[in-house]
Amino acid sequence: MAAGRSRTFDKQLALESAMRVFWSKGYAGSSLTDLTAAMGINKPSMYAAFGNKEQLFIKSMQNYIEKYAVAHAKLLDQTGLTVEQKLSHYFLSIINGQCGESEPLGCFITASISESISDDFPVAAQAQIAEIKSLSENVLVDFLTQAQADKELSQQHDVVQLAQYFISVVHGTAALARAGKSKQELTAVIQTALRVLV
Amino acid sequence: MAAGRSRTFDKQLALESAMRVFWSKGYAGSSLTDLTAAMGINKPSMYAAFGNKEQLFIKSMQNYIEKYAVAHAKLLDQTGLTVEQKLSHYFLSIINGQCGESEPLGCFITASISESISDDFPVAAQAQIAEIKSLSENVLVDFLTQAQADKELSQQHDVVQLAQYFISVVHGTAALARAGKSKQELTAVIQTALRVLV
DNA sequence: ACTATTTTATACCGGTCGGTATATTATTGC
DNA sequence: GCAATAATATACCGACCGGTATAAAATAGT
Repeated sequence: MAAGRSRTFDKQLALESAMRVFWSKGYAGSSLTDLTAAMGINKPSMYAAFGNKEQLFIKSMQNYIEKYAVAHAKLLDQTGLTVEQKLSHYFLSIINGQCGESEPLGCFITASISESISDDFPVAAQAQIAEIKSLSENVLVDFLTQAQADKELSQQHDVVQLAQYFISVVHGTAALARAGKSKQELTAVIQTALRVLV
Repeated sequence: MAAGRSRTFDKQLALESAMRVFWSKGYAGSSLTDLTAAMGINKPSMYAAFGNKEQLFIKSMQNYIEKYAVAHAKLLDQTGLTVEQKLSHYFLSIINGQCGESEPLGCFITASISESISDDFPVAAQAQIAEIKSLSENVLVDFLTQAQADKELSQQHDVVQLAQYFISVVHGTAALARAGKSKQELTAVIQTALRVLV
Protein backbone atom coordinates (compact mmCIF):
# COMPACT_ATOMS: atom_id res chain seq x y z
CA MET A 1 0.00 0.00 0.00
CA ALA A 2 1.20 3.45 -0.84
CA ALA A 3 2.33 5.76 1.91
CA GLY A 4 0.34 8.77 3.01
CA ARG A 5 -2.99 9.49 4.61
CA SER A 6 -5.73 7.11 3.54
CA ARG A 7 -8.90 8.27 1.81
CA THR A 8 -11.82 8.75 4.18
CA PHE A 9 -14.59 8.46 1.57
CA ASP A 10 -15.70 5.65 -0.75
CA LYS A 11 -14.70 6.61 -4.27
CA GLN A 12 -17.42 4.48 -5.87
CA LEU A 13 -20.16 5.90 -3.64
CA ALA A 14 -18.93 9.42 -4.31
CA LEU A 15 -18.99 8.73 -8.06
CA GLU A 16 -22.56 7.49 -7.86
CA SER A 17 -23.62 10.57 -5.93
CA ALA A 18 -22.04 12.77 -8.59
CA MET A 19 -23.72 10.71 -11.30
CA ARG A 20 -27.15 11.40 -9.81
CA VAL A 21 -26.47 15.13 -9.74
CA PHE A 22 -25.40 15.16 -13.40
CA TRP A 23 -28.32 12.88 -14.26
CA SER A 24 -30.91 15.27 -12.89
CA LYS A 25 -29.27 18.67 -13.46
CA GLY A 26 -27.19 18.09 -16.59
CA TYR A 27 -23.55 19.02 -17.12
CA ALA A 28 -23.97 22.79 -17.33
CA GLY A 29 -26.56 22.81 -14.55
CA SER A 30 -24.34 20.97 -12.07
CA SER A 31 -21.92 23.19 -10.18
CA LEU A 32 -18.91 21.90 -8.29
CA THR A 33 -20.68 23.02 -5.14
CA ASP A 34 -23.70 20.84 -6.04
CA LEU A 35 -21.46 17.91 -6.87
CA THR A 36 -19.09 17.96 -3.91
CA ALA A 37 -21.99 18.61 -1.51
CA ALA A 38 -23.76 15.47 -2.80
CA MET A 39 -20.50 13.52 -2.72
CA GLY A 40 -19.84 14.62 0.85
CA ILE A 41 -16.32 15.80 0.09
CA ASN A 42 -14.62 19.08 -0.67
CA LYS A 43 -13.22 20.31 -3.96
CA PRO A 44 -9.54 19.36 -3.64
CA SER A 45 -10.54 15.77 -2.78
CA MET A 46 -12.71 15.62 -5.86
CA TYR A 47 -9.95 16.99 -8.10
CA ALA A 48 -7.41 14.55 -6.64
CA ALA A 49 -9.72 11.57 -7.12
CA PHE A 50 -11.36 12.32 -10.47
CA GLY A 51 -9.36 14.99 -12.31
CA ASN A 52 -11.87 17.72 -13.03
CA LYS A 53 -15.56 18.31 -13.70
CA GLU A 54 -15.39 16.94 -17.24
CA GLN A 55 -13.63 13.73 -16.17
CA LEU A 56 -16.11 13.30 -13.34
CA PHE A 57 -18.91 13.58 -15.87
CA ILE A 58 -17.33 11.03 -18.19
CA LYS A 59 -16.75 8.60 -15.34
CA SER A 60 -20.35 9.14 -14.26
CA MET A 61 -21.55 8.09 -17.71
CA GLN A 62 -19.26 5.05 -17.71
CA ASN A 63 -20.59 4.07 -14.30
CA TYR A 64 -24.15 4.52 -15.53
CA ILE A 65 -23.53 2.15 -18.43
CA GLU A 66 -21.77 -0.46 -16.33
CA LYS A 67 -24.25 -0.38 -13.49
CA TYR A 68 -27.50 0.01 -15.47
CA ALA A 69 -27.38 -0.54 -19.23
CA VAL A 70 -25.35 -3.74 -19.08
CA ALA A 71 -27.88 -5.39 -16.76
CA HIS A 72 -30.72 -4.62 -19.18
CA ALA A 73 -28.84 -6.04 -22.15
CA LYS A 74 -28.39 -9.36 -20.35
CA LEU A 75 -32.15 -9.89 -20.48
CA LEU A 76 -31.82 -10.31 -24.24
CA ASP A 77 -29.65 -13.38 -23.70
CA GLN A 78 -32.19 -15.39 -21.70
CA THR A 79 -33.05 -18.77 -23.18
CA GLY A 80 -36.43 -20.39 -23.65
CA LEU A 81 -38.23 -17.19 -24.55
CA THR A 82 -39.62 -15.78 -27.77
CA VAL A 83 -37.97 -12.76 -29.38
CA GLU A 84 -40.91 -10.65 -28.35
CA GLN A 85 -40.67 -11.83 -24.75
CA LYS A 86 -36.96 -11.07 -24.58
CA LEU A 87 -37.48 -7.62 -26.03
CA SER A 88 -40.37 -7.01 -23.67
CA HIS A 89 -38.23 -7.92 -20.65
CA TYR A 90 -35.45 -5.71 -21.97
CA PHE A 91 -37.68 -2.67 -22.42
CA LEU A 92 -39.59 -3.14 -19.17
CA SER A 93 -36.30 -3.31 -17.31
CA ILE A 94 -35.25 -0.08 -18.97
CA ILE A 95 -38.42 1.84 -18.16
CA ASN A 96 -38.21 0.47 -14.65
CA GLY A 97 -34.90 2.29 -14.38
CA GLN A 98 -36.38 5.41 -15.96
CA CYS A 99 -39.12 5.55 -13.31
CA GLY A 100 -36.95 4.66 -10.32
CA GLU A 101 -38.12 6.21 -7.08
CA SER A 102 -34.68 6.44 -5.50
CA GLU A 103 -33.04 7.79 -8.65
CA PRO A 104 -33.55 10.69 -11.03
CA LEU A 105 -36.28 10.26 -13.63
CA GLY A 106 -35.51 9.41 -17.24
CA CYS A 107 -32.26 8.29 -18.81
CA PHE A 108 -28.90 9.92 -18.06
CA ILE A 109 -27.66 9.16 -21.58
CA THR A 110 -30.75 10.54 -23.30
CA ALA A 111 -30.42 13.74 -21.30
CA SER A 112 -26.71 13.97 -22.05
CA ILE A 113 -27.28 13.48 -25.78
CA SER A 114 -29.74 16.34 -25.67
CA GLU A 115 -27.23 18.60 -23.96
CA SER A 116 -24.30 17.46 -26.07
CA ILE A 117 -25.09 19.52 -29.16
CA SER A 118 -24.13 22.71 -27.35
CA ASP A 119 -20.85 24.31 -28.43
CA ASP A 120 -19.71 24.52 -24.79
CA PHE A 121 -20.24 20.82 -24.17
CA PRO A 122 -16.84 19.20 -23.52
CA VAL A 123 -15.51 17.29 -26.53
CA ALA A 124 -14.20 14.32 -24.55
CA ALA A 125 -17.68 13.81 -23.15
CA GLN A 126 -19.06 14.01 -26.68
CA ALA A 127 -16.72 11.21 -27.72
CA GLN A 128 -17.87 9.12 -24.75
CA ILE A 129 -21.48 9.65 -25.80
CA ALA A 130 -20.69 8.63 -29.37
CA GLU A 131 -19.17 5.39 -28.09
CA ILE A 132 -22.20 4.64 -25.93
CA LYS A 133 -24.54 5.34 -28.84
CA SER A 134 -22.89 2.86 -31.20
CA LEU A 135 -22.61 0.36 -28.36
CA SER A 136 -26.32 0.40 -27.54
CA GLU A 137 -27.18 0.32 -31.23
CA ASN A 138 -24.99 -2.74 -31.76
CA VAL A 139 -26.64 -4.58 -28.87
CA LEU A 140 -30.00 -4.41 -30.62
CA VAL A 141 -28.72 -4.95 -34.16
CA ASP A 142 -26.76 -8.03 -33.07
CA PHE A 143 -29.73 -9.41 -31.16
CA LEU A 144 -32.15 -8.92 -34.07
CA THR A 145 -29.67 -10.29 -36.58
CA GLN A 146 -29.21 -13.41 -34.49
CA ALA A 147 -32.96 -13.75 -34.10
CA GLN A 148 -33.38 -13.65 -37.86
CA ALA A 149 -30.61 -16.21 -38.34
CA ASP A 150 -32.41 -18.46 -35.85
CA LYS A 151 -35.67 -17.99 -37.77
CA GLU A 152 -37.27 -16.49 -34.68
CA LEU A 153 -37.81 -13.13 -36.36
CA SER A 154 -39.38 -12.59 -39.78
CA GLN A 155 -36.92 -11.99 -42.60
CA GLN A 156 -39.20 -9.13 -43.67
CA HIS A 157 -37.72 -6.85 -41.06
CA ASP A 158 -34.77 -4.58 -41.75
CA VAL A 159 -32.82 -5.17 -38.54
CA VAL A 160 -30.93 -1.86 -38.59
CA GLN A 161 -34.15 0.04 -39.18
CA LEU A 162 -35.94 -1.92 -36.48
CA ALA A 163 -33.08 -1.35 -34.02
CA GLN A 164 -33.21 2.40 -34.60
CA TYR A 165 -36.95 2.33 -34.05
CA PHE A 166 -36.46 0.57 -30.71
CA ILE A 167 -33.79 3.00 -29.63
CA SER A 168 -36.14 5.79 -30.56
CA VAL A 169 -38.82 4.21 -28.36
CA VAL A 170 -36.44 4.02 -25.42
CA HIS A 171 -35.48 7.68 -25.80
CA GLY A 172 -39.17 8.48 -26.08
CA THR A 173 -40.08 6.75 -22.82
CA ALA A 174 -37.12 8.47 -21.18
CA ALA A 175 -38.61 11.83 -22.17
CA LEU A 176 -42.06 10.80 -20.91
CA ALA A 177 -40.56 9.57 -17.64
CA ARG A 178 -38.94 12.98 -17.17
CA ALA A 179 -42.29 14.52 -17.96
CA GLY A 180 -43.73 12.65 -15.00
CA LYS A 181 -45.54 9.76 -16.68
CA SER A 182 -46.02 6.66 -14.51
CA LYS A 183 -44.49 3.23 -14.96
CA GLN A 184 -47.92 1.92 -15.95
CA GLU A 185 -48.23 4.48 -18.72
CA LEU A 186 -44.76 3.72 -20.03
CA THR A 187 -45.51 -0.01 -19.90
CA ALA A 188 -48.48 0.63 -22.15
CA VAL A 189 -46.23 2.54 -24.55
CA ILE A 190 -43.86 -0.43 -24.71
CA GLN A 191 -46.75 -2.82 -25.33
CA THR A 192 -47.93 -0.65 -28.19
CA ALA A 193 -44.42 -0.28 -29.57
CA LEU A 194 -43.89 -4.03 -29.68
CA ARG A 195 -46.91 -4.48 -31.92
CA VAL A 196 -44.73 -3.67 -34.93
CA LEU A 197 -43.21 -7.15 -34.55
CA VAL A 198 -46.29 -9.17 -35.55
CA MET B 1 -47.48 56.39 -30.45
CA ALA B 2 -45.61 56.69 -27.20
CA ALA B 3 -42.97 59.35 -26.78
CA GLY B 4 -39.26 58.57 -26.56
CA ARG B 5 -36.57 57.04 -28.67
CA SER B 6 -37.83 54.26 -30.94
CA ARG B 7 -36.50 50.71 -30.77
CA THR B 8 -33.75 50.02 -33.30
CA PHE B 9 -34.12 46.22 -33.34
CA ASP B 10 -36.94 43.89 -34.39
CA LYS B 11 -38.38 42.38 -31.24
CA GLN B 12 -39.67 39.27 -33.03
CA LEU B 13 -36.36 38.61 -34.78
CA ALA B 14 -34.52 39.08 -31.50
CA LEU B 15 -36.87 36.62 -29.81
CA GLU B 16 -36.24 34.04 -32.50
CA SER B 17 -32.50 34.45 -32.15
CA ALA B 18 -32.80 33.93 -28.41
CA MET B 19 -35.01 30.90 -29.01
CA ARG B 20 -32.33 29.24 -31.13
CA VAL B 21 -29.73 29.78 -28.42
CA PHE B 22 -31.97 28.23 -25.76
CA TRP B 23 -32.92 25.45 -28.20
CA SER B 24 -29.34 24.36 -28.73
CA LYS B 25 -27.72 25.21 -25.39
CA GLY B 26 -30.58 24.79 -22.92
CA TYR B 27 -31.64 27.19 -20.19
CA ALA B 28 -28.69 26.72 -17.84
CA GLY B 29 -26.22 26.55 -20.74
CA SER B 30 -27.31 29.86 -22.25
CA SER B 31 -25.68 32.90 -20.69
CA LEU B 32 -26.97 36.43 -21.11
CA THR B 33 -23.82 37.11 -23.09
CA ASP B 34 -24.69 34.24 -25.48
CA LEU B 35 -28.26 35.44 -25.77
CA THR B 36 -27.72 39.15 -26.27
CA ALA B 37 -24.84 38.51 -28.69
CA ALA B 38 -27.14 36.36 -30.86
CA MET B 39 -29.94 38.89 -30.54
CA GLY B 40 -27.61 41.71 -31.56
CA ILE B 41 -28.55 43.88 -28.60
CA ASN B 42 -27.13 44.67 -25.18
CA LYS B 43 -28.41 43.58 -21.81
CA PRO B 44 -30.52 46.60 -20.79
CA SER B 45 -32.39 46.42 -24.11
CA MET B 46 -33.13 42.76 -23.50
CA TYR B 47 -34.35 43.40 -19.95
CA ALA B 48 -36.53 46.29 -21.10
CA ALA B 49 -38.09 44.25 -23.92
CA PHE B 50 -38.50 40.83 -22.31
CA GLY B 51 -38.18 41.16 -18.52
CA ASN B 52 -35.44 38.75 -17.58
CA LYS B 53 -33.78 35.48 -18.65
CA GLU B 54 -36.66 33.34 -17.41
CA GLN B 55 -39.31 35.41 -19.22
CA LEU B 56 -37.21 35.35 -22.37
CA PHE B 57 -37.08 31.57 -22.13
CA ILE B 58 -40.85 31.29 -21.64
CA LYS B 59 -41.52 33.61 -24.57
CA SER B 60 -39.08 31.56 -26.64
CA MET B 61 -41.10 28.42 -25.93
CA GLN B 62 -44.36 30.18 -26.76
CA ASN B 63 -42.86 31.38 -30.02
CA TYR B 64 -41.65 27.87 -30.78
CA ILE B 65 -45.17 26.47 -30.34
CA GLU B 66 -46.83 29.20 -32.37
CA LYS B 67 -44.32 29.12 -35.20
CA TYR B 68 -43.68 25.37 -35.40
CA ALA B 69 -46.02 23.03 -33.52
CA VAL B 70 -49.23 24.70 -34.67
CA ALA B 71 -48.29 24.28 -38.33
CA HIS B 72 -47.72 20.55 -37.86
CA ALA B 73 -51.07 20.07 -36.12
CA LYS B 74 -52.90 21.58 -39.08
CA LEU B 75 -51.78 18.65 -41.20
CA LEU B 76 -54.11 16.45 -39.14
CA ASP B 77 -57.08 18.47 -40.39
CA GLN B 78 -56.58 17.84 -44.11
CA THR B 79 -59.53 16.23 -45.86
CA GLY B 80 -59.57 13.34 -48.32
CA LEU B 81 -56.84 11.39 -46.60
CA THR B 82 -56.78 8.26 -44.50
CA VAL B 83 -55.97 8.46 -40.81
CA GLU B 84 -52.62 6.87 -41.47
CA GLN B 85 -51.83 9.39 -44.21
CA LYS B 86 -52.71 12.32 -42.01
CA LEU B 87 -50.58 10.97 -39.17
CA SER B 88 -47.74 10.30 -41.58
CA HIS B 89 -47.83 13.88 -42.86
CA TYR B 90 -47.96 15.13 -39.29
CA PHE B 91 -44.93 13.13 -38.17
CA LEU B 92 -42.89 13.78 -41.29
CA SER B 93 -43.47 17.49 -40.86
CA ILE B 94 -42.26 17.21 -37.27
CA ILE B 95 -39.09 15.29 -38.07
CA ASN B 96 -38.47 17.74 -40.89
CA GLY B 97 -38.33 20.43 -38.24
CA GLN B 98 -36.14 18.27 -36.03
CA CYS B 99 -33.57 17.90 -38.83
CA GLY B 100 -33.68 21.48 -40.05
CA GLU B 101 -30.40 22.69 -41.53
CA SER B 102 -30.87 26.32 -40.59
CA GLU B 103 -32.08 25.52 -37.08
CA PRO B 104 -30.83 23.59 -34.08
CA LEU B 105 -31.29 19.82 -34.19
CA GLY B 106 -34.06 18.08 -32.27
CA CYS B 107 -37.04 19.55 -30.48
CA PHE B 108 -36.85 22.58 -28.19
CA ILE B 109 -39.67 21.24 -26.01
CA THR B 110 -38.18 17.77 -25.67
CA ALA B 111 -34.89 19.29 -24.60
CA SER B 112 -36.64 21.64 -22.16
CA ILE B 113 -38.63 18.79 -20.60
CA SER B 114 -35.36 16.97 -20.05
CA GLU B 115 -33.83 19.99 -18.34
CA SER B 116 -36.97 20.86 -16.39
CA ILE B 117 -36.59 18.23 -13.65
CA SER B 118 -33.65 20.13 -12.18
CA ASP B 119 -34.33 21.92 -8.90
CA ASP B 120 -32.85 25.12 -10.30
CA PHE B 121 -35.15 25.14 -13.32
CA PRO B 122 -37.48 28.18 -13.05
CA VAL B 123 -40.96 27.25 -11.87
CA ALA B 124 -42.80 29.54 -14.28
CA ALA B 125 -41.05 27.80 -17.16
CA GLN B 126 -42.08 24.46 -15.68
CA ALA B 127 -45.70 25.60 -15.71
CA GLN B 128 -45.35 26.65 -19.34
CA ILE B 129 -43.96 23.21 -20.20
CA ALA B 130 -46.84 21.50 -18.39
CA GLU B 131 -49.29 23.52 -20.47
CA ILE B 132 -47.55 22.62 -23.71
CA LYS B 133 -47.49 18.94 -22.73
CA SER B 134 -51.23 18.69 -22.15
CA LEU B 135 -51.85 20.75 -25.28
CA SER B 136 -49.85 18.45 -27.57
CA GLU B 137 -51.40 15.40 -25.91
CA ASN B 138 -54.91 16.74 -26.51
CA VAL B 139 -54.19 17.37 -30.18
CA LEU B 140 -53.54 13.67 -30.72
CA VAL B 141 -56.23 12.37 -28.39
CA ASP B 142 -58.85 14.58 -30.05
CA PHE B 143 -57.72 13.55 -33.51
CA LEU B 144 -57.77 9.84 -32.72
CA THR B 145 -61.11 10.10 -30.92
CA GLN B 146 -62.65 11.83 -33.92
CA ALA B 147 -61.14 9.22 -36.24
CA GLN B 148 -62.75 6.47 -34.21
CA ALA B 149 -66.10 8.27 -34.22
CA ASP B 150 -65.81 8.54 -38.01
CA LYS B 151 -65.06 4.79 -38.21
CA GLU B 152 -61.72 5.57 -39.81
CA LEU B 153 -59.78 4.07 -36.92
CA SER B 154 -60.39 0.65 -35.38
CA GLN B 155 -62.34 0.69 -32.12
CA GLN B 156 -59.76 -1.78 -30.81
CA HIS B 157 -57.33 1.06 -30.10
CA ASP B 158 -57.19 2.83 -26.76
CA VAL B 159 -56.86 6.41 -28.03
CA VAL B 160 -55.14 7.78 -24.93
CA GLN B 161 -52.66 4.94 -24.94
CA LEU B 162 -52.06 5.34 -28.67
CA ALA B 163 -51.61 9.10 -28.30
CA GLN B 164 -48.98 8.61 -25.61
CA TYR B 165 -47.20 6.13 -27.82
CA PHE B 166 -47.09 8.67 -30.66
CA ILE B 167 -45.82 11.39 -28.38
CA SER B 168 -43.16 8.98 -27.22
CA VAL B 169 -42.17 8.38 -30.83
CA VAL B 170 -41.84 12.10 -31.49
CA HIS B 171 -39.64 12.57 -28.40
CA GLY B 172 -37.63 9.56 -29.58
CA THR B 173 -36.96 10.99 -33.03
CA ALA B 174 -36.07 14.30 -31.40
CA ALA B 175 -33.37 12.51 -29.39
CA LEU B 176 -32.10 10.71 -32.48
CA ALA B 177 -32.04 13.97 -34.42
CA ARG B 178 -29.88 15.50 -31.69
CA ALA B 179 -27.69 12.41 -31.89
CA GLY B 180 -27.06 13.25 -35.55
CA LYS B 181 -29.36 10.79 -37.34
CA SER B 182 -30.43 11.83 -40.83
CA LYS B 183 -33.89 12.73 -42.02
CA GLN B 184 -33.98 9.48 -44.01
CA GLU B 185 -33.28 7.44 -40.90
CA LEU B 186 -35.95 9.26 -38.92
CA THR B 187 -38.41 8.78 -41.76
CA ALA B 188 -37.80 5.05 -41.52
CA VAL B 189 -38.46 5.20 -37.80
CA ILE B 190 -41.80 6.92 -38.45
CA GLN B 191 -42.74 4.33 -41.07
CA THR B 192 -42.00 1.56 -38.59
CA ALA B 193 -43.85 3.35 -35.80
CA LEU B 194 -47.00 3.71 -37.91
CA ARG B 195 -47.19 -0.06 -38.40
CA VAL B 196 -48.97 -0.34 -35.05
CA LEU B 197 -52.08 1.08 -36.79
CA VAL B 198 -52.81 -1.91 -39.02
C1' DA C 1 10.59 8.58 16.49
C1' DC C 2 11.39 10.41 12.04
C1' DT C 3 10.64 11.31 7.31
C1' DA C 4 8.24 10.98 3.08
C1' DT C 5 3.80 10.91 1.16
C1' DT C 6 -1.07 11.55 0.61
C1' DT C 7 -5.58 13.44 2.00
C1' DT C 8 -7.85 16.75 4.24
C1' DA C 9 -9.90 21.59 5.10
C1' DT C 10 -9.72 26.50 4.36
C1' DA C 11 -9.08 30.30 1.91
C1' DC C 12 -8.35 32.24 -2.18
C1' DC C 13 -7.65 33.09 -7.60
C1' DG C 14 -9.34 35.47 -12.03
C1' DG C 15 -13.40 35.17 -14.67
C1' DT C 16 -18.14 35.02 -15.60
C1' DC C 17 -22.86 34.81 -13.88
C1' DG C 18 -27.70 37.39 -13.90
C1' DG C 19 -29.03 41.87 -13.27
C1' DT C 20 -28.82 47.17 -12.84
C1' DA C 21 -27.39 52.33 -12.11
C1' DT C 22 -25.97 55.95 -14.85
C1' DA C 23 -25.61 58.82 -18.51
C1' DT C 24 -26.25 59.68 -23.38
C1' DT C 25 -28.93 59.67 -27.56
C1' DA C 26 -33.01 59.83 -30.16
C1' DT C 27 -37.96 60.52 -30.58
C1' DT C 28 -42.75 62.62 -29.69
C1' DG C 29 -46.13 66.14 -28.14
C1' DC C 30 -46.51 70.76 -27.47
C1' DG D 1 -37.22 74.75 -29.74
C1' DC D 2 -38.26 72.63 -25.48
C1' DA D 3 -39.69 69.29 -22.13
C1' DA D 4 -40.86 64.65 -21.31
C1' DT D 5 -40.07 60.05 -22.44
C1' DA D 6 -37.95 55.91 -23.91
C1' DA D 7 -34.00 53.21 -25.92
C1' DT D 8 -29.23 52.99 -26.13
C1' DA D 9 -24.25 51.94 -24.49
C1' DT D 10 -20.97 51.55 -20.79
C1' DA D 11 -19.58 50.39 -16.59
C1' DC D 12 -20.51 48.30 -12.63
C1' DC D 13 -22.80 45.23 -8.69
C1' DG D 14 -22.49 41.08 -5.39
C1' DA D 15 -22.56 36.19 -6.09
C1' DC D 16 -20.97 32.28 -7.89
C1' DC D 17 -18.18 29.74 -11.45
C1' DG D 18 -14.22 26.04 -12.13
C1' DG D 19 -9.97 25.37 -10.25
C1' DT D 20 -5.83 25.75 -6.96
C1' DA D 21 -2.18 27.29 -3.32
C1' DT D 22 -1.33 26.44 1.28
C1' DA D 23 -0.99 24.22 5.40
C1' DA D 24 -2.61 20.93 8.82
C1' DA D 25 -3.63 15.99 9.71
C1' DA D 26 -2.95 11.20 9.04
C1' DT D 27 -0.66 7.17 7.18
C1' DA D 28 3.51 4.04 5.61
C1' DG D 29 8.28 2.59 5.55
C1' DT D 30 12.53 2.84 7.91
